[in-house]
Amino acid sequence: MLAAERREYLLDLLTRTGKVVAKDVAAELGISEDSVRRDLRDLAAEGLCQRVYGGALPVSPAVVDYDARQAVAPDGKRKVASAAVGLVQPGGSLILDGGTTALAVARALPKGLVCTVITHSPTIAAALLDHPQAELFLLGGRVFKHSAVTCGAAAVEAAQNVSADLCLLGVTGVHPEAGLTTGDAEEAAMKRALSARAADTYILASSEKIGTASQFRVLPWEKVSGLITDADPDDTVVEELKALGVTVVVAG
Amino acid sequence: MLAAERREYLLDLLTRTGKVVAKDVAAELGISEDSVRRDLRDLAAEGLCQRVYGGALPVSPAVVDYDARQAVAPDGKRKVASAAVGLVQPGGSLILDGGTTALAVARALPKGLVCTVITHSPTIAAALLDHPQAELFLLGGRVFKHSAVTCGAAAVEAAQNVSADLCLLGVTGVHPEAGLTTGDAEEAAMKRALSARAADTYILASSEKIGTASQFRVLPWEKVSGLITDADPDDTVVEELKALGVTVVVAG
DNA sequence: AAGATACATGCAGAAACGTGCAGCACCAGG
DNA sequence: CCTGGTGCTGCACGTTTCTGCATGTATCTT
Repeated sequence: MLAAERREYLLDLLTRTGKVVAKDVAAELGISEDSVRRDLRDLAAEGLCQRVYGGALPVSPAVVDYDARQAVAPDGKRKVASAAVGLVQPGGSLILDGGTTALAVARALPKGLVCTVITHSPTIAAALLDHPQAELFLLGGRVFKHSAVTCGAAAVEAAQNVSADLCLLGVTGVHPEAGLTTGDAEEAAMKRALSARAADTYILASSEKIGTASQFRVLPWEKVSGLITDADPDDTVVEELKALGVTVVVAG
Repeated sequence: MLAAERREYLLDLLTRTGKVVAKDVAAELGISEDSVRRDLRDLAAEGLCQRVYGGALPVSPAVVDYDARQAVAPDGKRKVASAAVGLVQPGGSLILDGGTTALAVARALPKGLVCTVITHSPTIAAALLDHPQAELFLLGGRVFKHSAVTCGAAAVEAAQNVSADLCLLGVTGVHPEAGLTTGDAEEAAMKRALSARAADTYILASSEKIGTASQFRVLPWEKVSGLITDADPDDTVVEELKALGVTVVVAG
């Protein structure tokens, strides 16, 4: 690995996860902590990061340019997103839903990760254009503007021709009894179609979704492999879900 | 191996893998590291790569393609775009190509215009999300990152299921003899497929494209209804085109 | 307050670098 | 056919840069 490449990696990690821990990076890249510290020191000297004890943080959010700020997802979604990214295997394939949480996942996906991403969201596709290693497949169909995804017969049909290891779905409601729900019937059907094409389906749900329900059922709990959330693991509703046998991936 | 050939190889490696390690390339090609370093130094001097200790990296990590072109000749493209919008009938249907000129068309489309837009570009689709009156249909397929559109068998097949009154195509070269050309064979095929599904096909070509030719032919002049350009109507090349019977729509 | 952890600094070996030089192929003109 | 010029390549040399380790210091945690 080139020195300059390493610095790129650090900056990327910084924007994706919001922090860098020197020790972890050293272990991950198989280099000494001294090198990581030296890099961080240099980056800090150029004003590209803020050095702190144990690693580094992004320069204060007020300094980054407008577009970048536009892009920062709420903290909860970012946590969920980075936990979700951990489920993606190098070389694997991923069906990625639309919506803001899924968009956070797309942004959190390491640029160097070799994988195939299948999506029905033009927004997600646009966000992944600068991921050179990600093969990208777009499911066509009538665009449902409210949530910026393709829906309807053509989209469902297109979905029948793909399959993947993993499907990450966003929903608007996560409830022990009502199951996983969303606000539109077409959208719910599309999510079901996507889920059916993957070996495993995980639900992306930032904490504010937990315990709420919307009008249309997407999937019953039996059909999902797990729930990824930043909610407190000791939360009453989360405990209920666990009691139902739902695998809960805690995003911290 | 020729020197120029070697440089091609380096640039290719750079876009494919995102980096070049001098030592590795030297070993792989059986030449000295000095030669590799010399090549990299030259390429860096031309702004084609960024020299770093141990090898080289792309100028600005992989994003150069689309974003950079975004800024080229915005004025000409805007003129072409607004002339193109004039061809769209209320209640009509439009097949819109990808690329920056087409993006300008999408942006220039009146928000209140009732119409159906069919596109194979996630970027265009994203830009039209805030047009409440525009019905939007996205053609799915493998996403070709360089130009941010879907291409290949699936995309062509999807195109077979739609039809429209008008097709607006962007190209990279407009030449009296070479015809309409673009830099990628897949893309050219996709453009042909789109054009075949519309009653009329117009070409979007800002002035800097006029008189140039790229590697792959999209369409011969007989298949297009007209050319929309901001180039001077008295320009030699434009006169030649008119002499060939091409309808030229002057934007400006 | 004490142990653990992270840090800066100096140092030495390794790797990469630039430069000058010589060998070689190729070409043009005599 | 020869000769001088030109451009590319690999090698040798001295220099610069990087990296990991050791040391002593600063900072955090309990």
